[in-house]
Amino acid sequence: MARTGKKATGSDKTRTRLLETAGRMFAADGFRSTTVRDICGRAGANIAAVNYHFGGKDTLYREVLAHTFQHVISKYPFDLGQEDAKTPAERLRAFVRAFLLRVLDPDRPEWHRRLMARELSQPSAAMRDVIEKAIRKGFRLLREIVTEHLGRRADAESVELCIASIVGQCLFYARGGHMVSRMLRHVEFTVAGVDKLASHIAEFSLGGLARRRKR
Amino acid sequence: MARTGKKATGSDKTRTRLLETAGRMFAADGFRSTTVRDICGRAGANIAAVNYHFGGKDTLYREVLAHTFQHVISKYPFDLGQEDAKTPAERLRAFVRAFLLRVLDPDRPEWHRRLMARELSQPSAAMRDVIEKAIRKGFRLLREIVTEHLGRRADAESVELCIASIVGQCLFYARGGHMVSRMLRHVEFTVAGVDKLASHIAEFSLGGLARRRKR
Amino acid sequence: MARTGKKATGSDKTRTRLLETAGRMFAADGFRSTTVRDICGRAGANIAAVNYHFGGKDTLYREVLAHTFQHVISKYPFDLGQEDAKTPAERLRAFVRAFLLRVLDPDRPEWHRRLMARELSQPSAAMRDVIEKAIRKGFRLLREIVTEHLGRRADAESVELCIASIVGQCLFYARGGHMVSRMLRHVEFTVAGVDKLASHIAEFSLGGLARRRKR
Amino acid sequence: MARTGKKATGSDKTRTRLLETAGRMFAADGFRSTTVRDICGRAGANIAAVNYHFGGKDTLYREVLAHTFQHVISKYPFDLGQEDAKTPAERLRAFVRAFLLRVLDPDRPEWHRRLMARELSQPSAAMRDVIEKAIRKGFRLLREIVTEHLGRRADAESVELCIASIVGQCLFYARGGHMVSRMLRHVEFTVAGVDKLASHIAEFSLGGLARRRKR
DNA sequence: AATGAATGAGCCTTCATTCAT
DNA sequence: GATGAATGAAGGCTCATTCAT
Repeated sequence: MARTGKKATGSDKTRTRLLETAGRMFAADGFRSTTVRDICGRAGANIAAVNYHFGGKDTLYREVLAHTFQHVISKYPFDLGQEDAKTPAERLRAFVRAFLLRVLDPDRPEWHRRLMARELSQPSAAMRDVIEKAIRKGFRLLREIVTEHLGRRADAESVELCIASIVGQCLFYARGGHMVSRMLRHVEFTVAGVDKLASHIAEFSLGGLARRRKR
Repeated sequence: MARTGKKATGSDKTRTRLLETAGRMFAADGFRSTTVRDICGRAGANIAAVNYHFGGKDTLYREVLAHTFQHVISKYPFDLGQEDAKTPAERLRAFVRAFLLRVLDPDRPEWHRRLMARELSQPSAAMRDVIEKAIRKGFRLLREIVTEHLGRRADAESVELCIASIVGQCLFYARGGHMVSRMLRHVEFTVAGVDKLASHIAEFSLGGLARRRKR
Repeated sequence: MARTGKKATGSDKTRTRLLETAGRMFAADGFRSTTVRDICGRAGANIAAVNYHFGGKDTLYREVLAHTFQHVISKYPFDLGQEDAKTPAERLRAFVRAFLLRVLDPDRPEWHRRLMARELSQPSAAMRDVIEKAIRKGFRLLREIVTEHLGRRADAESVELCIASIVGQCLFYARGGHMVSRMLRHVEFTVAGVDKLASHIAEFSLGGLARRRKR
Repeated sequence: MARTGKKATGSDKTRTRLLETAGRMFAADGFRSTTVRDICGRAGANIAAVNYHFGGKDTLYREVLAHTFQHVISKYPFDLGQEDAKTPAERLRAFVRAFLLRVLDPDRPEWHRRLMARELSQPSAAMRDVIEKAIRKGFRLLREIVTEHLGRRADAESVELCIASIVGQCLFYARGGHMVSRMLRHVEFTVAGVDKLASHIAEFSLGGLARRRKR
C-alpha cells in the first residue's frame, strides 16, 4: 500500500485530497454531474470515503464551498483601500480593484473562480445567505460611491443603472472561460493583469459617470 | 414516423406541451437535474411520451434549444438599426439596443432568457457552433464601432477592454434573476424598460469611451 | 401513398407481407429479439398492423409457425416412398430421403429451415404438440425399419442407439449454417444436393447397421 | 474495484451465486429472455448486484461463458487418447469418446450442455472466435482419421460426408433434452452412459466407413 | 379497414449511501 | 480509522399494446 505512493501516513491527508479533488470536479462539471465514485477514484480514496469523512455528497459540497469562499471574503473586503482613498475617483478605483481581486485572487487556483461563478449564477441553498450578505455589503458601498459621483440629487434609478454598469463590467471577468471572453485575444483575464483591468474599468466608469451626471 | 419529427396530420398538442414544459424545466434546473419522468408528469403526458415524440432526452433538449434560439437569432440581428445610424454615437446606441432586444425580447417568456444564459456560460455540444458563430459576428461589428470611437491608432488591448466593458454591461441583464440584480429595486429588467436600459448603457459607454480616448 | 408502391390495393396483401416479413425475422433473430415495430416497418405497414391483423405478437408468431409447417407436414410424410420400397435397404433409403426432403424442401425459402431448427431445439408452447406428434409418427416407422435390419431379437437399447445415429446424421443438415457445417466446403447443404446427401446417409447407415448386427 | 473482477479478499459468495444462477437461466431461456431482475431475485441478491460484480448484463454473460467453457476446452482436448491408439479404428474410437466426453462431461451440470448447445447453434460475438478455433482443430483431426479409413484416394466430398455423419451422431447427444431424444427411452444421455454411447457411435461409423470405402 | 398518437409495464443501468468487517 | 461488498431508489429508454379517429 505504502509503496503505491497514493496513501500518506496521516488520515487527514485523504480528507484534504478529497476536498481538493471534489472542488475541482464540482467546478468543472457541476454538482449533479460529478459522482462520488469519480471523486473518490481520482482522489485515490475508497468509495465510502466521502460519506465517511463528510457524511454525504451534499455535506461535501457545502464543505468545499465553505473552504473556497472562506478566505476570500475576509481577505479582500469590499472596502479594501477605501481608507487611503481621498477623492471619489480614488474610492471608485479602490472599489473596482477590490472587486476584481476578490474575483481574480492570485493565490487561488482557477477552479475556485469557476465554482464561484457557478454559485453566483445559481446559488445553492447553502450559499445563498452567505453570498447575499456579502453582495449586500458591497452594494451599499458602491451605492455611496456612485452617489458621490452623480450628486446627491440623482434619482435612485440613475444610481442603480450606473451600479449595474460598473458591476457588469467586473462580473464579465468573473465568469472564466466563457464564449465571449474567448474572443478577446489581447486581454489578460488572469491574475497578472488584474491591476490593468481595474484601471480600465475605473477610468471607463469615471467617464460614464461624468456623462451621466451632466445630463 | 413520429421519431423523425415530421408531423403534420395529428394534433401536436402533447408535443407542444412537452416542449414548453421541458424548456421551462431545463431552464430552471439544467439538463442533468431535469428528469424525463418529471417533464412528462408536469406536461400531463405518459412517461414514454418524450421518447415517442423526440426520440430521447438529448434530442428533446436539442429541440428545445432550436425552438428557443431559432427566432431570436434572425429576428434581432446584431446590425439591427445600423443602416439608419449616421454618427458613431448612434451606431453604438443601435448596437446596444439590438443586443438588449435580443436578450430581453418582449415576445419571449422569461425562461428563454434563463436557458440562453445557461447555454452562454456553458454551451452544450449542440449549441456551441451556433452560439460561437453568432457571437463572432456581433463581436466584429462592435470592434468596428469601438475603433471608430477610440480612433484608428488605438491599440488592440484598449479596444478589447472597451468591448468587454460594453458587453459586460449588456450581459449583466441577460442573466435573469441572479443575486446582484435583485439588489436593484429601481431598475426594470423586463422588456418594458429595454429602451431605457439601452439608452443608459449607450450614454455610459460613450462617456467611458471618450475618457479612454483622451488618455 | 399509392405512388410509393408499398401499398397494394387489397387489404389481404398487407397481411401476407406481414406474415412473410415476420417469419423471416423470427427465423433470423428469434421471437424475443424481433420487435413488432421492426416487422411493421420492414413490411411497410402501420405500427398497429400486427395487432390489427393478428391480434398480437404471440398470435402472429403462431400464425407464422402454422403457415410454415403446414405444408411440409402433409407434403412429405415420413412414409413417403415406403410403398414402393421392396427391401429393408430401400425402406431405409426412402425414410432418410423423406426426412431430408422435409428438412430441405426445395420449394421453401431458407428461413423456413432456420425457423424449424429453432422450434426443434426449443419448441414454443404452441408448436410442442404438433412437433411431438409428427416426430412420434416418424419415430415409430424408423424403429420398425431399424428392427428389420438388426433382427427381431435386437435389444431395445441397440435399436434406439441406431435410431439416434440415423436421426443424428439427418438433423445435422437441418440446422442451417451453424459453425460445424461451415467447415465442410465440399458438401452442398442446399436442396440441390438432397439426393446425394440421402444416398450417403442411407449407405453409411446401412454399413453401420450391418456392423451392429454382427456383434 | 469490483468492476475489474480482481477480487480476492471478500467472500465471493454473492458473485458465485450470481454466476451460477445466471448461467442456469441463460441456458434455459437465452440471453434476451433472461432479465437481470430475475437473476438477482433468484440469486437472493440486490438488483444492482449484477452491475456491481460484473459491470452489466453483457459482461455477466461473457463471464458465464468463460467460466463454462474454460475447463472443458483444456480438460478434454480433441486428441485425447490419440497417442495410445494404434489402429485407425482405435483412433476413431478415441476421437468419438473425446468428443462425447467434452459434451457430456461428468463434472459439469446439465445447464452447461444447454448453454454450449445454444452457443454452438448461434454463437454470441464473444464466443465466436473461441468456438471456431476449437472446432477447426477437431475438424482437422477427424479429417485425417476419416481419410485413413476411406483411403488416400477418397475424394474430398466423400470424406466430408463421412465427417458430417460422425459429427452428426455426436452432436445429437450434445443438445440436451430436445424433442427427438425424449423418444429414446432406453438410451442414457447422461454421463454414466458416455462410454457405451462412444462405443456405439464408433462401431456404427466403422461400419459406415467400411461400406463407403467399398463403393 | 386502417392509422398513428399515446400508454404503462418492464428493461438495464447508475447513483449515493449503508453495513459488516 | 478505513474498507469494499451490498443496497434500493431512481434514471433513461424500449416494448407490445390500446384507443380515438
